[in-house]
Amino acid sequence: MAGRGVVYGGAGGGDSLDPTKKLKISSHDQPLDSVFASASSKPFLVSGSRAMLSFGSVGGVNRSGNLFFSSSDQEESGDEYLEEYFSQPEKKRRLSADQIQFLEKSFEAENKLEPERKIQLAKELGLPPRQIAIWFQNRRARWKTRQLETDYDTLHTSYTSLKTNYDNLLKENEKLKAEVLRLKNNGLTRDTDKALFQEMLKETIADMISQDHESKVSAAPFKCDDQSLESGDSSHVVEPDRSDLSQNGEDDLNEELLQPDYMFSKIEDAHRHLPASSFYYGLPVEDHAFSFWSY
DNA sequence: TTGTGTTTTATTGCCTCC
DNA sequence: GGAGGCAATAAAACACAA
Repeated sequence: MAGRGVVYGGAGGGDSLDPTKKLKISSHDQPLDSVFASASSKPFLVSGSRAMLSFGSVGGVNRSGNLFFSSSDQEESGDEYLEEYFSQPEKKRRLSADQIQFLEKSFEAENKLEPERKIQLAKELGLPPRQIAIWFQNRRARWKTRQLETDYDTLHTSYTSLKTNYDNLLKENEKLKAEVLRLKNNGLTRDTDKALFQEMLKETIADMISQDHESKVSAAPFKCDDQSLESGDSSHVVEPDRSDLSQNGEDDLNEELLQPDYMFSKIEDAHRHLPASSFYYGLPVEDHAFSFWSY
């Protein structure tokens, strides 16, 4: 790391140089709490011979130009450790399981490393502060990668669910369209039922006309502006169009209303503008029996 | 034992902040 | 300008199948 003035050992040696190779981390496992509890009284310096670094120069300077260890650090480390430490070949060494657990616990508490905490961790673990910083940096990178994977899984699950719902809605829509078509086809047809329908309407209208004057007004066609049709606002629809009521009354009304073509055109219009629930066997069903005339 | 894939450790260069 | 963070990357350490 020449660019930063830090003396770390580069490549060197190989697998064959490490007699402790293939030592699994799981073999060191112990509860995190116990690791934390024991940390202050039992530094990790002597917890494992593998917990050392590949410094080209132990006691070199880190990025900031500080010494890796102060003299007090060395005193804490003990002669045995220092001897082993200085004799290490220049190669990467993995942290012990205890050290990793300790660091994990610390990372869990706070994934950013303030200088004071870095120094404290370095002392606790018997590692150079720089290595603590590197471990946290790599740990943050791993956390970010895993977070991305988690986010992807979450989004993918959500997408799958939404797509399933969408597909189901499409199918439902198709079914409803088919149902509407079927109901329309099962309704009255222009060719087959004209006469029957004409007769039925004659009777109905005749009944209404015979009631009273208001009945006649109600039975009359309603005017409807385009705006109310488009907006579906029925409040605009129900204005009686008295212009269709001629001076001599019922005869004119009957004449127009009872024309089959006129009736069927009105029913077809109603099919276009009213919801399917407004029909029964192809005929509009409403309290205001003749409101559909306005379409 | 060896080849290969994965994980961890460490480096480098660039960037931002103070 | 120094300190520290991050992305990209190299390389060692490790796991595991053949």
